[in-house]
Amino acid sequence: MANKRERHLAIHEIVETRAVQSQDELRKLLRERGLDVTQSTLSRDLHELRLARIPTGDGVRYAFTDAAVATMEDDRGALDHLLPQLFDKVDGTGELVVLHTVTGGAQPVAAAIDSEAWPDVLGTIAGDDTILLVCRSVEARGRVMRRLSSLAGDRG
Amino acid sequence: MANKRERHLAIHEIVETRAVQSQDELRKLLRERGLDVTQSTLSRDLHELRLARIPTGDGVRYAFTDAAVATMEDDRGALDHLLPQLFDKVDGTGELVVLHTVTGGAQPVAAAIDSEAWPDVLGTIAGDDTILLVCRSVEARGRVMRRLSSLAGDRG
DNA sequence: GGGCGCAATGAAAGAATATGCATTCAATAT
DNA sequence: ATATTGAATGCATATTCTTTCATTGCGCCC
Repeated sequence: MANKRERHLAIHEIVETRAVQSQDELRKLLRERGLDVTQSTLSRDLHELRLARIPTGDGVRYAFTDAAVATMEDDRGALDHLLPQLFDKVDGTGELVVLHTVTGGAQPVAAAIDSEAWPDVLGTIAGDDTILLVCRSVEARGRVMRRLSSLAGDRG
Repeated sequence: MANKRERHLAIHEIVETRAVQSQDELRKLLRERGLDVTQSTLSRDLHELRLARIPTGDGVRYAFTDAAVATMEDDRGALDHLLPQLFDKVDGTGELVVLHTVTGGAQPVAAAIDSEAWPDVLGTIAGDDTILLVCRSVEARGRVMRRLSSLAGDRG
């Protein structure tokens, strides 16, 4: 009843190094290491470890999914909270807006803008402290810049 | 036998907006949209779309996974394989195309486009789910967008 | 038109996974 | 020391998913 932790570690390791296709296969691999449990237990283990059976070009395999899960469950920060904190300055030309943020701020801000899906914005691409926004038109760019400035607290 | 593509699109959309917990549940949701197929078909669809049933804190749900995207990359960077799976929508202005993909899809798709070296495309910049393509001219942009739409299966 | 080949699909059989219930063990309370 | 509680687990079974096999609709070629 005791070595659950050890087993979880082993599962972690096994799944990272080979394409495990079923719980029974995993069971055999664990047995080679002296860890002998039933499939039921593995089903529970895999759930606890958030390992998923994902389809591949040929067959399936178990793998980690943290990123995907976390992303979907996260509440994105609202732009009007993020911008005032992270905003540095904004500028633009043609249909393009270049928005500067503090270091590390570009990704969350861009994500927030994306999630609001402004009709004037075709898309955003964010680096570390800079976001490029592609607008639908030059006029749209004007609107977007004004809106960003206003959300940020009228500075840039 | 015809609306497989439409169904795939719908599945994509449904799975991205709600926590689908089983193929039967998905089946019901699809039926509400007038798409009536058996669970067998959905099993195949989900595999083709590389959607996985991933465990969460409470229960399970179907979703895209980074790992699934990674797996697809192994299947060779062929654009005509990647795009139908990862494509979300495409838009453009001036000489710029903004291509949206599912989360995590931008990098592989951009790499595939790069590797095909289209003469109309000066270059690409990819974030996580958005790609900016800089085209040689406005006309070139039209051609590029049409080509992308067609490769993706005529949707966006 | 008729025969072929092939993708898409459903129904049912077959796998794989999840789970309800009982048991065991260890820690803790009485 | 004994009872109590709760986590970990196995067993049997329920649930869910995958696959096989047969069928159907379509396009192609002669």
